Amino acid sequence: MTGIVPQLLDWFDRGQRDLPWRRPGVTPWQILVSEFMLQQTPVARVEPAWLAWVQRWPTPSATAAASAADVLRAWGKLGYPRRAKRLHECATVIAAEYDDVVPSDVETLLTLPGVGAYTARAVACFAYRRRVPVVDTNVRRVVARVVHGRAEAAASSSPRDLADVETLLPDDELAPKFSVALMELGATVCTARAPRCGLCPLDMCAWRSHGFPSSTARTRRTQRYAGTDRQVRGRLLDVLRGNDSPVTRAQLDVAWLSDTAQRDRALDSLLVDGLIEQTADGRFALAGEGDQAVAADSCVPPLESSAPQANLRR
DNA sequence: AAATCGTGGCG
DNA sequence: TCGCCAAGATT
Repeated sequence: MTGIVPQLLDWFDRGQRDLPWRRPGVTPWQILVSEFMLQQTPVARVEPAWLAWVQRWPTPSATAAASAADVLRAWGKLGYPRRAKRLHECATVIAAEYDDVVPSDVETLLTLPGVGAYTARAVACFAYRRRVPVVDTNVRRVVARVVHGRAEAAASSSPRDLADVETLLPDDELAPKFSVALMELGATVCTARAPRCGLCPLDMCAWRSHGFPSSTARTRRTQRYAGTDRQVRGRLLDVLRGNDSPVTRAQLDVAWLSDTAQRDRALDSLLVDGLIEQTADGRFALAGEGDQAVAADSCVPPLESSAPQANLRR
Protein backbone atom coordinates (compact mmCIF):
# COMPACT_ATOMS: atom_id res chain seq x y z
CA MET A 1 0.00 0.00 0.00
CA THR A 2 1.39 3.34 -1.02
CA GLY A 3 0.38 6.95 -0.58
CA ILE A 4 -0.46 8.95 2.47
CA VAL A 5 -4.25 8.62 2.13
CA PRO A 6 -4.58 4.81 2.19
CA GLN A 7 -1.85 4.42 4.79
CA LEU A 8 -3.45 6.95 7.08
CA LEU A 9 -6.99 5.63 6.64
CA ASP A 10 -5.92 2.04 7.21
CA TRP A 11 -4.02 3.02 10.34
CA PHE A 12 -7.03 4.94 11.61
CA ASP A 13 -9.33 1.97 11.04
CA ARG A 14 -7.03 -0.24 13.05
CA GLY A 15 -6.51 1.87 16.14
CA GLN A 16 -8.52 5.05 16.43
CA ARG A 17 -9.50 6.24 19.89
CA ASP A 18 -13.08 5.61 20.87
CA LEU A 19 -14.12 9.20 21.55
CA PRO A 20 -17.79 9.69 22.45
CA TRP A 21 -18.42 12.53 19.98
CA ARG A 22 -17.33 10.24 17.13
CA ARG A 23 -20.01 7.64 17.85
CA PRO A 24 -23.03 7.18 15.58
CA GLY A 25 -26.10 9.21 16.47
CA VAL A 26 -24.20 12.21 17.77
CA THR A 27 -25.88 15.34 16.40
CA PRO A 28 -24.21 18.35 14.73
CA TRP A 29 -24.97 20.43 17.81
CA GLN A 30 -23.28 17.90 20.07
CA ILE A 31 -20.29 17.86 17.75
CA LEU A 32 -20.21 21.64 17.94
CA VAL A 33 -20.22 21.42 21.74
CA SER A 34 -17.25 19.06 21.61
CA GLU A 35 -15.35 21.46 19.36
CA PHE A 36 -15.94 24.36 21.75
CA MET A 37 -14.66 22.29 24.64
CA LEU A 38 -11.66 21.03 22.70
CA GLN A 39 -10.42 24.54 21.94
CA GLN A 40 -7.12 24.45 23.86
CA THR A 41 -8.29 21.78 26.28
CA PRO A 42 -7.01 18.16 26.19
CA VAL A 43 -9.33 15.32 25.16
CA ALA A 44 -9.04 13.54 28.51
CA ARG A 45 -10.48 16.47 30.39
CA VAL A 46 -13.21 17.18 27.84
CA GLU A 47 -14.63 13.67 27.71
CA PRO A 48 -16.53 13.52 31.05
CA ALA A 49 -17.65 17.14 30.77
CA TRP A 50 -19.03 16.57 27.27
CA LEU A 51 -20.94 13.42 28.27
CA ALA A 52 -22.67 15.19 31.15
CA TRP A 53 -23.32 18.29 29.04
CA VAL A 54 -25.05 16.66 26.08
CA GLN A 55 -27.17 14.53 28.35
CA ARG A 56 -28.34 17.60 30.21
CA TRP A 57 -28.71 19.92 27.21
CA PRO A 58 -29.04 17.82 24.02
CA THR A 59 -30.10 20.66 21.69
CA PRO A 60 -29.36 24.33 21.07
CA SER A 61 -32.76 25.39 22.44
CA ALA A 62 -32.25 23.34 25.60
CA THR A 63 -28.90 25.04 26.10
CA ALA A 64 -30.33 28.46 25.37
CA ALA A 65 -33.05 27.89 27.96
CA ALA A 66 -30.46 27.34 30.69
CA SER A 67 -29.11 30.28 32.67
CA ALA A 68 -25.61 31.53 32.00
CA ALA A 69 -24.76 30.62 35.59
CA ASP A 70 -25.77 26.99 35.10
CA VAL A 71 -23.77 26.87 31.89
CA LEU A 72 -20.69 28.28 33.63
CA ARG A 73 -21.04 25.71 36.42
CA ALA A 74 -21.41 22.84 33.97
CA TRP A 75 -18.30 24.12 32.21
CA GLY A 76 -16.52 23.59 35.50
CA LYS A 77 -12.75 23.82 35.31
CA LEU A 78 -12.30 23.23 31.60
CA GLY A 79 -10.64 26.64 31.44
CA TYR A 80 -11.22 29.76 29.34
CA PRO A 81 -14.79 30.25 30.64
CA ARG A 82 -15.48 32.81 27.93
CA ARG A 83 -15.90 29.76 25.70
CA ALA A 84 -18.82 28.64 27.87
CA LYS A 85 -20.47 32.02 27.54
CA ARG A 86 -19.98 32.03 23.78
CA LEU A 87 -21.36 28.51 23.51
CA HIS A 88 -24.44 29.70 25.37
CA GLU A 89 -24.76 32.67 23.01
CA CYS A 90 -24.17 30.39 20.04
CA ALA A 91 -27.03 28.14 21.20
CA THR A 92 -29.29 31.17 21.52
CA VAL A 93 -28.56 32.33 17.98
CA ILE A 94 -29.06 28.85 16.49
CA ALA A 95 -32.32 28.34 18.38
CA ALA A 96 -33.71 31.76 17.50
CA GLU A 97 -32.44 32.33 13.99
CA TYR A 98 -31.78 28.88 12.54
CA ASP A 99 -34.77 26.95 13.84
CA ASP A 100 -32.59 24.94 16.23
CA VAL A 101 -30.52 23.52 13.35
CA VAL A 102 -26.76 24.03 13.27
CA PRO A 103 -25.78 25.65 9.95
CA SER A 104 -23.84 23.37 7.60
CA ASP A 105 -21.81 25.80 5.52
CA VAL A 106 -18.53 27.30 6.66
CA GLU A 107 -19.57 30.83 5.76
CA THR A 108 -22.60 30.82 8.06
CA LEU A 109 -20.86 28.92 10.83
CA LEU A 110 -18.18 31.61 10.93
CA THR A 111 -20.78 34.21 11.92
CA LEU A 112 -21.63 32.36 15.14
CA PRO A 113 -20.16 33.51 18.48
CA GLY A 114 -17.02 31.60 19.42
CA VAL A 115 -16.81 29.83 16.07
CA GLY A 116 -13.57 30.56 14.22
CA ALA A 117 -11.74 29.11 11.24
CA TYR A 118 -11.05 25.73 12.80
CA THR A 119 -14.41 25.11 14.47
CA ALA A 120 -16.44 26.17 11.43
CA ARG A 121 -14.61 23.70 9.21
CA ALA A 122 -14.64 20.95 11.81
CA VAL A 123 -18.42 21.15 12.09
CA ALA A 124 -18.96 21.35 8.33
CA CYS A 125 -16.71 18.33 7.84
CA PHE A 126 -17.39 16.08 10.83
CA ALA A 127 -21.08 16.83 11.30
CA TYR A 128 -22.14 17.39 7.68
CA ARG A 129 -19.52 15.43 5.74
CA ARG A 130 -18.50 18.47 3.72
CA ARG A 131 -15.23 18.19 1.83
CA VAL A 132 -13.44 21.16 3.41
CA PRO A 133 -9.91 21.31 4.81
CA VAL A 134 -9.82 21.14 8.60
CA VAL A 135 -6.71 22.73 10.03
CA ASP A 136 -5.88 22.55 13.69
CA THR A 137 -2.58 22.56 15.54
CA ASN A 138 -2.13 18.81 14.98
CA VAL A 139 -2.69 19.06 11.24
CA ARG A 140 -0.31 21.99 10.94
CA ARG A 141 2.43 20.06 12.71
CA VAL A 142 1.93 16.84 10.71
CA VAL A 143 1.98 18.73 7.42
CA ALA A 144 5.06 20.67 8.48
CA ARG A 145 6.89 17.42 9.11
CA VAL A 146 5.57 15.01 6.50
CA VAL A 147 5.33 17.48 3.62
CA HIS A 148 7.78 20.27 4.38
CA GLY A 149 10.40 18.41 6.41
CA ARG A 150 10.32 20.85 9.30
CA ALA A 151 10.08 20.00 12.99
CA GLU A 152 7.41 22.60 13.69
CA ALA A 153 4.69 24.38 11.82
CA ALA A 154 5.50 27.81 10.46
CA ALA A 155 3.73 30.88 11.76
CA SER A 156 0.03 30.46 11.21
CA SER A 157 -1.20 31.55 7.80
CA SER A 158 -4.71 30.51 7.03
CA PRO A 159 -4.55 30.63 3.21
CA ARG A 160 -1.32 28.65 3.07
CA ASP A 161 -2.45 26.11 5.67
CA LEU A 162 -5.74 25.54 3.86
CA ALA A 163 -3.97 25.16 0.53
CA ASP A 164 -1.54 22.64 2.02
CA VAL A 165 -4.33 20.45 3.31
CA GLU A 166 -6.51 20.93 0.24
CA THR A 167 -3.71 19.35 -1.79
CA LEU A 168 -3.77 16.24 0.39
CA LEU A 169 -7.54 15.98 0.77
CA PRO A 170 -9.07 12.91 -0.96
CA ASP A 171 -12.44 12.66 -2.71
CA ASP A 172 -15.76 13.49 -1.16
CA GLU A 173 -16.68 10.48 0.97
CA LEU A 174 -13.15 9.96 2.27
CA ALA A 175 -12.41 13.57 3.17
CA PRO A 176 -13.94 13.60 6.67
CA LYS A 177 -12.24 10.39 7.73
CA PHE A 178 -8.95 11.63 6.30
CA SER A 179 -9.18 14.81 8.37
CA VAL A 180 -9.93 13.05 11.66
CA ALA A 181 -7.15 10.61 10.90
CA LEU A 182 -4.68 13.41 10.26
CA MET A 183 -5.62 15.02 13.57
CA GLU A 184 -5.46 11.65 15.30
CA LEU A 185 -1.97 11.05 13.97
CA GLY A 186 -0.82 14.40 15.30
CA ALA A 187 -2.47 13.81 18.66
CA THR A 188 -1.17 10.31 19.31
CA VAL A 189 1.93 9.66 17.17
CA CYS A 190 3.32 12.78 15.50
CA THR A 191 3.17 14.70 18.77
CA ALA A 192 4.82 18.00 19.58
CA ARG A 193 7.01 16.83 22.44
CA ALA A 194 8.12 13.24 21.94
CA PRO A 195 7.00 11.96 18.53
CA ARG A 196 6.65 8.19 18.31
CA CYS A 197 7.97 7.77 14.81
CA GLY A 198 8.32 4.02 15.34
CA LEU A 199 4.54 3.81 15.31
CA CYS A 200 4.01 6.03 12.27
CA PRO A 201 2.02 4.39 9.46
CA LEU A 202 3.47 6.65 6.76
CA ASP A 203 6.36 5.34 4.67
CA MET A 204 7.20 8.78 3.34
CA CYS A 205 8.07 11.64 5.67
CA ALA A 206 10.15 14.62 4.60
CA TRP A 207 11.20 15.31 8.18
CA ARG A 208 12.52 11.76 8.61
CA SER A 209 14.20 11.64 5.20
CA HIS A 210 15.97 14.89 6.02
CA GLY A 211 17.32 13.43 9.25
CA PHE A 212 14.85 15.02 11.69
CA PRO A 213 16.26 18.56 11.56
CA SER A 214 15.45 20.41 14.76
CA SER A 215 13.43 23.56 14.90
CA THR A 216 15.13 26.76 13.83
CA ALA A 217 12.58 29.05 15.46
CA ARG A 218 14.06 30.95 18.37
CA THR A 219 12.01 30.41 21.46
CA ARG A 220 10.29 33.32 23.07
CA ARG A 221 9.90 32.39 26.70
CA THR A 222 6.33 32.08 27.78
CA GLN A 223 4.70 33.95 30.58
CA ARG A 224 4.50 32.10 33.87
CA TYR A 225 0.93 31.35 34.82
CA ALA A 226 1.38 31.79 38.55
CA GLY A 227 0.56 35.33 39.55
CA THR A 228 -1.12 36.33 36.32
CA ASP A 229 -4.48 38.01 35.96
CA ARG A 230 -5.70 34.77 34.47
CA GLN A 231 -4.98 32.93 37.68
CA VAL A 232 -6.76 35.59 39.71
CA ARG A 233 -9.79 35.46 37.43
CA GLY A 234 -9.80 31.70 37.82
CA ARG A 235 -9.74 31.94 41.61
CA LEU A 236 -12.56 34.48 41.71
CA LEU A 237 -14.73 32.52 39.32
CA ASP A 238 -14.10 29.37 41.31
CA VAL A 239 -15.55 31.03 44.40
CA LEU A 240 -18.66 32.08 42.49
CA ARG A 241 -19.14 28.66 40.91
CA GLY A 242 -19.17 27.17 44.38
CA ASN A 243 -21.95 29.42 45.69
CA ASP A 244 -25.57 29.19 44.59
CA SER A 245 -26.37 32.66 45.87
CA PRO A 246 -24.49 35.96 45.54
CA VAL A 247 -21.36 36.35 47.64
CA THR A 248 -20.00 39.37 49.43
CA ARG A 249 -16.96 41.32 48.38
CA ALA A 250 -15.15 39.97 51.44
CA GLN A 251 -15.73 36.39 50.31
CA LEU A 252 -14.06 37.20 47.02
CA ASP A 253 -11.23 39.14 48.61
CA VAL A 254 -9.90 36.11 50.44
CA ALA A 255 -9.41 34.36 47.11
CA TRP A 256 -6.48 36.67 46.31
CA LEU A 257 -4.75 38.48 49.11
CA SER A 258 -1.33 39.32 47.73
CA ASP A 259 -2.21 42.10 45.29
CA THR A 260 -5.43 43.98 45.84
CA ALA A 261 -5.06 46.15 42.75
CA GLN A 262 -4.68 43.05 40.63
CA ARG A 263 -7.69 41.51 42.31
CA ASP A 264 -9.81 44.56 41.48
CA ARG A 265 -8.62 44.50 37.90
CA ALA A 266 -9.48 40.81 37.54
CA LEU A 267 -12.91 41.30 39.08
CA ASP A 268 -13.60 44.20 36.76
CA SER A 269 -12.56 42.22 33.70
CA LEU A 270 -14.92 39.41 34.66
CA LEU A 271 -17.75 41.95 34.80
CA VAL A 272 -16.71 43.38 31.43
CA ASP A 273 -16.70 39.88 29.96
CA GLY A 274 -20.21 39.32 31.26
CA LEU A 275 -19.13 36.24 33.16
CA ILE A 276 -20.21 37.67 36.49
CA GLU A 277 -22.56 40.39 37.67
CA GLN A 278 -23.11 42.58 40.68
CA THR A 279 -26.39 42.64 42.57
CA ALA A 280 -28.16 45.80 43.63
CA ASP A 281 -26.85 45.37 47.17
CA GLY A 282 -23.27 45.13 45.92
CA ARG A 283 -22.73 41.39 46.10
CA PHE A 284 -21.42 39.27 43.25
CA ALA A 285 -22.71 36.23 41.36
CA LEU A 286 -22.23 34.30 38.16
CA ALA A 287 -23.94 36.00 35.24
CA GLY A 288 -27.65 35.27 35.08
CA GLU A 289 -27.64 33.82 38.57
CA GLY A 290 -30.98 35.21 39.64
CA ASP A 291 -33.60 37.90 39.25
CA GLN A 292 -32.20 39.95 42.10
CA ALA A 293 -29.03 40.38 40.09
CA VAL A 294 -28.63 43.40 37.88
CA ALA A 295 -26.37 43.98 34.91
CA ALA A 296 -22.94 45.32 35.70
CA ASP A 297 -23.51 48.70 34.11
CA SER A 298 -27.24 49.11 34.54
CA CYS A 299 -26.92 52.01 36.98
CA VAL A 300 -24.29 53.96 35.14
CA PRO A 301 -24.17 54.61 31.39
CA PRO A 302 -21.26 52.96 29.55
CA LEU A 303 -18.11 55.04 29.35
CA GLU A 304 -17.11 56.50 26.02
CA SER A 305 -13.45 55.73 26.60
CA SER A 306 -11.77 53.09 24.47
CA ALA A 307 -10.91 51.02 27.54
CA PRO A 308 -14.01 49.15 28.67
CA GLN A 309 -14.94 49.58 32.32
CA ALA A 310 -17.56 47.76 34.31
CA ASN A 311 -18.26 50.56 36.78
CA LEU A 312 -17.60 48.42 39.79
CA ARG A 313 -19.66 49.54 42.75
CA ARG A 314 -17.88 49.69 46.10
C1' DA B 1 -0.79 41.33 14.74
C1' DA B 2 0.63 40.25 19.11
C1' DA B 3 -1.47 39.68 23.55
C1' DT B 4 -4.89 37.76 26.21
C1' DC B 5 -7.72 34.25 27.97
C1' DG B 6 -7.62 28.64 32.51
C1' DT B 7 -6.21 24.49 33.89
C1' DG B 8 -3.61 20.50 34.66
C1' DG B 9 -0.44 16.86 33.16
C1' DC B 10 3.81 15.38 31.29
C1' DG B 11 8.89 15.11 30.22
C1' DT C 1 11.15 21.63 39.41
C1' DC C 2 9.29 24.11 35.72
C1' DG C 3 8.63 25.17 30.97
C1' DC C 4 5.89 23.36 27.42
C1' DC C 5 1.73 21.98 25.55
C1' DA C 6 -3.44 20.95 24.69
C1' DA C 7 -9.23 19.85 18.28
C1' DG C 8 -8.52 28.31 19.13
C1' DA C 9 -11.07 32.75 19.15
C1' DT C 10 -11.08 37.50 19.76
C1' DT C 11 -9.51 42.18 19.81
